[in-house]
Amino acid sequence: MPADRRIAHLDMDAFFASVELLRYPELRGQAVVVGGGHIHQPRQLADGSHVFARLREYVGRGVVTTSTYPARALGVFSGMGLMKSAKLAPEAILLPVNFEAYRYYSRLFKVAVARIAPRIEDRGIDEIYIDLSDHPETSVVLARRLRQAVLDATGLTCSIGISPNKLLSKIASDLDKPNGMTLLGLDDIPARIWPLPVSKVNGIGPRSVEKLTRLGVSNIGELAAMPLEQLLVHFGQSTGHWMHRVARGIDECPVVTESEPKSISRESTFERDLHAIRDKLELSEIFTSLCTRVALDLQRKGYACRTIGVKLRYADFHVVTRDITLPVSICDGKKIRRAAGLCLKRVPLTQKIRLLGVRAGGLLPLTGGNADGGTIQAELPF
DNA sequence: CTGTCATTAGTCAGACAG
DNA sequence: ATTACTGTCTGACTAATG
Repeated sequence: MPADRRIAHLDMDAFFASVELLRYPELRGQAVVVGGGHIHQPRQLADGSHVFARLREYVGRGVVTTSTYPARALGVFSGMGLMKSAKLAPEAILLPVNFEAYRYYSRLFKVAVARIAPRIEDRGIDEIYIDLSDHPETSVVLARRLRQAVLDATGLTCSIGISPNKLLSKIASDLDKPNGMTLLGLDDIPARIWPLPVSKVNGIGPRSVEKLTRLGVSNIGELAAMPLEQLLVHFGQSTGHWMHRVARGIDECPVVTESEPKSISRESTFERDLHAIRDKLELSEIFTSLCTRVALDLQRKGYACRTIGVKLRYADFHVVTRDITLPVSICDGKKIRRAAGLCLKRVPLTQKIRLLGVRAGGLLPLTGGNADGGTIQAELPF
């Protein structure tokens, strides 16, 4: 590994919503929200035009998965309940999530990047890190080439940050969005990084922000000014040392180009809260179906598991999990159902339930089997 | 024989991210 | 009638082992 690393972070702009705009170009410029549970596809009329659902018509428990920039301007962001967002933007268009299509465009943009720079770390469906250390071209040239390649392959824009490490590149890609690029060096840290809120650091979420705020820390510069001892007292050895380093822009984490999954899970929120006894049959069917789906996922990806766990979310949003590690690995639905049933016996059932989940951990690759890893060919999304 | 220490595995909750 | 789903990581605690 070279001493002077050059790492890019590439992030697709409003990815799910932008893919939907490829399919429905007439919605460009409008407030559009992607999300919800069981939403109907837009109805197509004889003249080829579409009838779209409006946010105000929505009834249910779904959340916003992504929104277009005009919708964000109205205060509608990812993770917000759809019932709540309907109050802010009743006339916004509501589209169902179409994961097939997103996976298709995800493959397209990653392949396009890989032809230019093959050392890629997958960070989910819409973003990647790229190790550019061994490339002779300047960062500006590389960033332009990458963005053009992604646009040519998908018709979609992305934003790129390039810096000596993943931490800074992730922050950088967000600084000029959408369709932007930001190059940062270590000497830019005081001027460009320290004024930013601590929440811009990947790994500092709402809870840590709240805790830091109470300690009088709101931006990254203030975090850098905190004595190490203070951070260790309030956040523990591991997190304390980590915060001390990230505030200085220090991050040696490598770009990881391959990794094995650690767990496979399925969960589902019910349309209404279910009672453990009164809705026993309904719950039992959902439970079995979750176990079956986990078993299918395991087979499809070529793994067996030794740990099975269940997850419940009660009506008051309180979550409990129980798991069990078996002496031997399993992979079929019947055995998963049996093990998950044992876990379920250990959870309190005094309250109504809104979510049930089943998880398989302790994964072991089934060598020699059809560890295909899923479909390689890109099927058409629409 | 008893107490202590280190290490590991297992379990559970919670934070975080995309 | 506000709050999805999938996955990773870490801290705290317990039990087992030597």
